Amino acid sequence: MTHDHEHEGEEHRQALLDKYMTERGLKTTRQRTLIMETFFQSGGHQSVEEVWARVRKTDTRVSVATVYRTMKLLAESGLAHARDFGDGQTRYEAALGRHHHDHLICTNCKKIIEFENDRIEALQDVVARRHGFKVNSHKMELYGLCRDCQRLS
Amino acid sequence: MTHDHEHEGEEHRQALLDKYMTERGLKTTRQRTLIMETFFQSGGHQSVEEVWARVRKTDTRVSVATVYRTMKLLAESGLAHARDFGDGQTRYEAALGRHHHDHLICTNCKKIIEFENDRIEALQDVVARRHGFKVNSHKMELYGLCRDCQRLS
DNA sequence: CTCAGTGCAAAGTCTTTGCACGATT
DNA sequence: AATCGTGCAAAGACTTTGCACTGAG
Repeated sequence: MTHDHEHEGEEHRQALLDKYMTERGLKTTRQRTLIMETFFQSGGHQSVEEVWARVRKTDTRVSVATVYRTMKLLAESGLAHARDFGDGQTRYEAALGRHHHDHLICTNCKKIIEFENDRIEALQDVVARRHGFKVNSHKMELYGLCRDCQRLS
Repeated sequence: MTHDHEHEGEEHRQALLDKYMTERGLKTTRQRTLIMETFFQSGGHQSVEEVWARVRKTDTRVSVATVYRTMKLLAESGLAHARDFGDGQTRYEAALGRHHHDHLICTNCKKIIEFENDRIEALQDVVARRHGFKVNSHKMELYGLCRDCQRLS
């Protein structure tokens, strides 16, 4: 159930990014390259602080501000999704070569499990249509205890 | 499509609240009473600032800090739900006498429409079970354009 | 009378921004 | 050379908290 296509989009990603940046006259800098590589290599749902921490292992001089700016850029370009799991910080997730999915979040150990369910997506469309809505995106999060944490409590 | 049972729980609410407060030695103050009444009379998804603004029409001396503290109390007692629609502030919604529901959010005019869908809820349970999760709560938000805003754009 | 609640301002988080300097195109 | 990007620190937005005073039980 892992996403085998997670890596196949690497050149595609680079191409899209190049296009996006050229189109708006953005520049490829040492910092941006490092931040993006770090982010895409790590996977998961990363906060800016987390990305920054990893980036600093390679280059201490990069500032948080730049990480904030670069992650926002990735989100705007569509290469990453910004998520808010209610813990007070924005988390980013790689976007390309992945199906849309939602999240199961363990309120105890903070583990995040991803899942896809086409039938739910279909029903969402039905609901939206019923209300005359044109849905662009959605989020669905189920909060509870994962298997391991149920056992312990 | 309005919720007729929205008002029937008023004494029930008071009873629950009294119980909750007595149990933990909390005191009934002028401010708390005013804040709660204001909140429950207004309905919708209110931010602390909004509640505060309304409260101040009656009593200018109430501080935001107290509204923050009181809304948190309401959420902890189960009389209100804290929601985060990604606009950077927590919004509160009356909880009692209402079915669980989810939200359609217009990204243009910020209108929020509530809906219920039992089939989606059922499918969520299936997904959770499949992953060994015991779900306590969930949220689902569909973002897009409402009928009116589609027409205008 | 005692302990919880309140107001106020200060402090905390996370995030954005203004500005002078530095780097890319 | 012309712009865009970066670092830094300051500023913002929202929320919490320490403290002395007030008030409910």
